[in-house]
Amino acid sequence: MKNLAVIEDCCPPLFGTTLSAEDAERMAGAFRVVGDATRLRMLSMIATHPGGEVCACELVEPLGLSQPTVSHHLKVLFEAGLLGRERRGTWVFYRVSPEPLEALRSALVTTSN
Amino acid sequence: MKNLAVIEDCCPPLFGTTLSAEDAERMAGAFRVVGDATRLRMLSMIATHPGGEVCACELVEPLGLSQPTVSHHLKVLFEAGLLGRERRGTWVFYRVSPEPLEALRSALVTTSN
DNA sequence: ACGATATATAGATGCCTGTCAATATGGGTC
DNA sequence: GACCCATATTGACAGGCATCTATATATCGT
Repeated sequence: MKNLAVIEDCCPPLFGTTLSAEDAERMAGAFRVVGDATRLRMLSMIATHPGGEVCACELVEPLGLSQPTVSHHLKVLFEAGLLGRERRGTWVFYRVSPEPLEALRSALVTTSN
Repeated sequence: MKNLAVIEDCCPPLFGTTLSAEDAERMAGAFRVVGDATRLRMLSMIATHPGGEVCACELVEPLGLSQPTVSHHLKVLFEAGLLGRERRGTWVFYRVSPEPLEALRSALVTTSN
């Protein structure tokens, strides 16, 4: 993805002051990461999985997509900071990092204070 | 935009249960609406404007885009429910609707309860 | 070292969407 | 009605991205 934002340091509140073009682009990039149904399903599947982590191989079949496509989306999520990654033997396990999601939430706060 | 979600009734919490493909697509559509820098700048400009509303004509020049492009984005935001619209004479005034943004925020809640 | 399995990368393809110029529509004034 | 202005729509085009197949890389057993 182009202009992939590392979400952690992306997101001043939308309504604090008028967003600069650069801030807007960074923030938009962050929302684009969660603007894909497959990636949302992945996040949901990983977060609700017992133990909070999932092997990449366990995602391919339930998603009904090819292994490279799944790998691609995992990479996007990982590089955005939304997923943590740990290799154990041949397998790679992913888990959700809550902080960047909270950063996204705070960017959408509408109350003016 | 394809699969434009009306944000209000789009967004079950990501981490409640595993998202269905349909819910995921609806939710992704909602996030795609705010996954564009121009639209984010528009929201920000409208929300921070004195009086909380802005005439469409006031957006064209500061955004540096053509009038049809601005009109297009206003339509996307309006149809998603993020903007309210009121015609006064020749002019159309837009203001931000906070509720759908709150709905988006709640979809990203990570705490499990 | 070799084979088997899991994961990642490369390259190609098709759809989606942001943008514009041109035009249409709507509302006000004379 | 005729004209003017703001806004919306249409049609075209280009770039981005999700997806696939094919291939490469990594790790573990034997």
